[in-house]
Amino acid sequence: MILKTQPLNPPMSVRVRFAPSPTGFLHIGGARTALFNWLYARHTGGKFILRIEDTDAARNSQEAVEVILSGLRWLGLDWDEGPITGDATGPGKGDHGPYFQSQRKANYQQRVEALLSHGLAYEHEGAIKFKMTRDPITIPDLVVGDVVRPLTDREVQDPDFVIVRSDGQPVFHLVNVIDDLEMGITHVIRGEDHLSNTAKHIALFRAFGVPAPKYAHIPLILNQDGSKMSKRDRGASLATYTDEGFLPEAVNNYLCLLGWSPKDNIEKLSLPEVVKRFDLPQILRHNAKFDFEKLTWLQGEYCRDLPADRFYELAVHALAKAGQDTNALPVASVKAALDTCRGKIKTFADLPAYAGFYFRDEIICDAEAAKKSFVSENKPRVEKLRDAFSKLVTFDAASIEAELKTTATELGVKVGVLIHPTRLAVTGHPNGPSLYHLLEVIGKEKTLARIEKALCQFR
RNA sequence: GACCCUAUGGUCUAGCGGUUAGGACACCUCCCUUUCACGGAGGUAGCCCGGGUUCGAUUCCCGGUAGGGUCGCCA
Repeated sequence: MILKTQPLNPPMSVRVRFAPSPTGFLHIGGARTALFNWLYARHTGGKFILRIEDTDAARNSQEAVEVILSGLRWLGLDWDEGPITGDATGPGKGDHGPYFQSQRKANYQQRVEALLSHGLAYEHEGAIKFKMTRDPITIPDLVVGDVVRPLTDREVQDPDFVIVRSDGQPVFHLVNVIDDLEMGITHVIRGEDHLSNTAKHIALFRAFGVPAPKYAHIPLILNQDGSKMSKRDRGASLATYTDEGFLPEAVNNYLCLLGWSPKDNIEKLSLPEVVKRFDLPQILRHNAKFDFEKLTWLQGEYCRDLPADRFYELAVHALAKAGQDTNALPVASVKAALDTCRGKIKTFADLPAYAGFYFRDEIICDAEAAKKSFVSENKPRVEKLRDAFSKLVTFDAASIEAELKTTATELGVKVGVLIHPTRLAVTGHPNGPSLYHLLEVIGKEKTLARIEKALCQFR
């Protein structure tokens, strides 16, 4: 019989961090890095820590930090330790703070003194350089495997690197390592662009006499053409998605599918579902190109599933943002109008164009469609439909449908012959919500007025 | 220039020596239908190249090529 044995030491509890530099925007790749860190923390029951790398005082601001905080909050990636506001001197949560590098100067100074006094660093023309090993360093990586990183030809010329600038400012490699060390970070999950630099970090950890954390370098997100996504590229900023009416669940879901796979042919899965399945070793090693089309598809999926109240809320917000006032109409009418759009639009940014005809009286008909629908032979047909509608006592979808079909039969034409010009007259567009239902919402009076007005445009 | 990582349809991916190479997005066709969207049924399209190893390579090894990354007193 095999005895079940307890491990000698309980597994140490996972502490991961997302350490962005406040540049004024949250890169979509950064968002995914944050997401993967968060997923790993939640999967393992560990802690997710947010640390702000604001060492470059010149280009950092409280606003820039807020962009990151609000971006993470929008995605629903809550952190267990870190800042509460963008104020570097403000309150934070967690007992490993401060969580702004700008507030950790003393820590760095102390560590540099230690390095200096042990002869592991030295002053050089006012700056302080770290004595880097000349030997290749093996980076054990949970995603990539063991990576042996020898010095490059340029590094061989001068292997030591600056850790404190001549103006007294410590540089990234130093502070990053010190913070990870002092914050007890167990796993560093970050973009693959840091892989080569990791040798420096490991050397620093050795100098401080502590084991380095485990590393997991995740592949990068590239543009469609394979180039690196930089600030200017479409979709590079998380703001693109918040501004264009995307749902955080869609963005999260899509981001999960870049470099990670649930492996059983499902594409759509919730974050809690991913938390259950997520792990580091199964992360892919190759970069992924960002596919806006697939994100949009997922967005459509989530949008269709939205509960009514959330749909109304987001819809009204999107309309207001586009300058369309929904307050002029009774709440019930607004809801009725929006109900005809549910399941039809993919992003809320589409809504103002799709449903705008409900909220303004000026209808400008699509010229292309008018050429097809507003033709002379249709004029008497639409006139007959107008007359039939005007006699309707109950102007609801069922009655409208019945009346339109009756009229079509009397005219000996297919319903589409009446539907297309009517839709165009009332909405201005060749497509949109169900005609019968949208007419009910618009109401008899406005419907007739719009048809009347369109009749003048027939030729 | 040196070093590191990577390589399955246009895109995201499953696959871990023997498969008709599976799924999703996109695209095309048809069906449903008041348009669009949804849904349903089909379809086009893939293992970067060359050597090995093996009875047998998409899968393992080496080389090449291509893409990405790093070598800063940026982060």
